[in-house]
Amino acid sequence: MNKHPLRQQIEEIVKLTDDEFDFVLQHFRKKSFKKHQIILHEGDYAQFDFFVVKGLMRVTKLDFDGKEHILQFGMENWWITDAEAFHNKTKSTLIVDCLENTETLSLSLESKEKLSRELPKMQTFFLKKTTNGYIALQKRILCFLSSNANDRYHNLLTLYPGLIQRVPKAMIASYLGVTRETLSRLSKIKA
Amino acid sequence: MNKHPLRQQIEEIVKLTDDEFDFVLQHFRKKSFKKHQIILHEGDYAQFDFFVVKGLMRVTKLDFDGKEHILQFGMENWWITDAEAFHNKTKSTLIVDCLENTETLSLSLESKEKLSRELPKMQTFFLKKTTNGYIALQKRILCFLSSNANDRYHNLLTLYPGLIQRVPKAMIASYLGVTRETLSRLSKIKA
DNA sequence: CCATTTTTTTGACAAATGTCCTGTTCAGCA
DNA sequence: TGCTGAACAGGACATTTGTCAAAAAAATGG
Repeated sequence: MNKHPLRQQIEEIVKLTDDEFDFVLQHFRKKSFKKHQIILHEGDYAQFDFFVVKGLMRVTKLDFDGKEHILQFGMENWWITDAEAFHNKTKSTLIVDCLENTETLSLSLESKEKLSRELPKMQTFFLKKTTNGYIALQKRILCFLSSNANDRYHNLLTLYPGLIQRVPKAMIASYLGVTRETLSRLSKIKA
Repeated sequence: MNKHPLRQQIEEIVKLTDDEFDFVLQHFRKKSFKKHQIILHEGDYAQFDFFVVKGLMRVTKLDFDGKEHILQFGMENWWITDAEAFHNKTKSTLIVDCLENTETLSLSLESKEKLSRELPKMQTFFLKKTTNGYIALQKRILCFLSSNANDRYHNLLTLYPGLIQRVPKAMIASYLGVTRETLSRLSKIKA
């Protein structure tokens, strides 16, 4: 009997009874999307934080020049949204779309706050997840500070070995902050 | 009658009674450090998260080549520590030291968790602060993805206008991920 | 105030990366 | 089946940034 992936993630941090998890799950709504579908447009309000059950999404920033920069991928068990727009109820400056058909559980800010209030364990969970996310971003920044494109690429390979098979290299390049031409050259030059 | 800077920061997010703030403050310990003093060495456990009352600290990563990369500055009202080592009780991979004589309020992980448990408002505060920190790091990453050294520099100037007066430019360069020579050349080439 | 150290700037050159372009392969689709 | 566009590799050259060396400027300590 397999536990729900969301429950599994929560219980890595706080334990829940069956009733408690039912209560938690009531605050989510299932949403499915198709490949290429845009979930959040620039300028829209970010109504939901998405827990990815199956599939692959990404968060993109559109440049002044129209270039797109990938801030984040979201595979299974990742949370994905425009964090600033979602938490501050402001219009999104980012775009969220699907690279594959994707099933999610969506959580509104109101539901998140209600959950945090009525089941304090869940606030503990959100705090721990956010802290871990903060630490992960610090590491990514450190990577920008201390590594060249080649090292950043190989760091990414070991960090998310599954990603490269599911995502075009041009997007990997975008996530790494280099052009696809540069990434293409790295692949062969050096292991 | 001026409020305590820590209270002021907390009350931007959750309101506290005088008694509650007294209770909060009991969990902190005043610690003062001198310029150049190292607060957290690589390999040490990060016992505390520091709220900077007065002064200036920084968090540094030491390279394999011995080069240092500045991950974060911490001025007045900032929180500073090795987040990963602090929250996971692991040995620090970063160094925290003082660029000026600095007064802090230190909070241990045990105190932070006790406070979160006994005064849920404080957990709400910590969650909001961490979320804001996460958003700030996302923006810094976006800056690395989409901007060259010159734009990153001017972005930093507008973001923390006070910083440049208090910190040698070589350290600003380190924070931006460029050499001091490159930064020096930018300053004049372009506004 | 001077002496010393730290910080900043500058130049010449090397290395990394970006830009523009072409050609090839391959998957998806009419 | 053949067409089309996406993905990828590669060349030629421009631009940005790094490296090393040295001088100039500013800060610090006695």
